[in-house]
Amino acid sequence: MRLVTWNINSLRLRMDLLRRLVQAEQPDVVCLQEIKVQDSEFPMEDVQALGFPHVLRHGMKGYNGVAILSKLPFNARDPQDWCKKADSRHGVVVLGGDVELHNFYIPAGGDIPDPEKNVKFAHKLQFLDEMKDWFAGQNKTRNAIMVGDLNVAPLEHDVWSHKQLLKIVSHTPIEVEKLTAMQLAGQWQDPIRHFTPEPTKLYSWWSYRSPDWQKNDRGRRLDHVWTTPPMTSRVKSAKILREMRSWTQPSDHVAVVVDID
DNA sequence: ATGGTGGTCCTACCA
Repeated sequence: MRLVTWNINSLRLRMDLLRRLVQAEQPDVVCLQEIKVQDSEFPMEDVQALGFPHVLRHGMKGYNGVAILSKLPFNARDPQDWCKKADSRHGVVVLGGDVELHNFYIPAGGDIPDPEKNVKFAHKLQFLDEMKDWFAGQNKTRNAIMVGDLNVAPLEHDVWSHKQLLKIVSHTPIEVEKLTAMQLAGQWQDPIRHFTPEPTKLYSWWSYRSPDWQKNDRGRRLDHVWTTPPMTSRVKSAKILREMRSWTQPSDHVAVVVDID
């Protein structure tokens, strides 16, 4: 099974890029974040014409929103209502009867890394705490996959400069600590880093604001694929599609692709 | 210390 995760930053604007990605990679399952479309406006016919008869979407007007597109049938589960906001940041399905697949869009958290001064940062920290509590209560021997834009680059070599980003939201110690606590609570493993260990730099996002992104390469790895132990050994390959950042009118994120037996 | 770009939807807000 080939699984792709991509923060598409508007599904309707980038339908052609999704088509290009699907033609190039032939995925069986595509998890999207920031689709920015409410369910009543979701381009269902276009998506199904790409070869995905099974579609889960949780959208809202203008912001956020996640979708799971699949060639395989699945059973949709009710997503959690994180932080008591119905803001379309989580979708979950069960594939093949026993593989739980979570698709997350964790809050970005604003610019100021202080929960007292910035409610968006407080929201992000609370979201991570609630995820930790939720996954701590889950069966660790289950087959599960978590993908998405987690909006945290946890490792030193997940950012272009560890030292220069310590006070930048997405790489501050408090976020890394909470993300890692959630990862441990759910026994989530990071197969992307099994295939490409540190100190090799790995990024999945480059800001729109750095014009010379290829030359300066000031990226961050915000997009992740995590697996529970029984799934990790089944992950056969992993790659990050850096070249997508050079496509015409790109998302600021590129896709992450894994092949799972 | 600052401003840089791009998304939605129509006025700012979010990334």
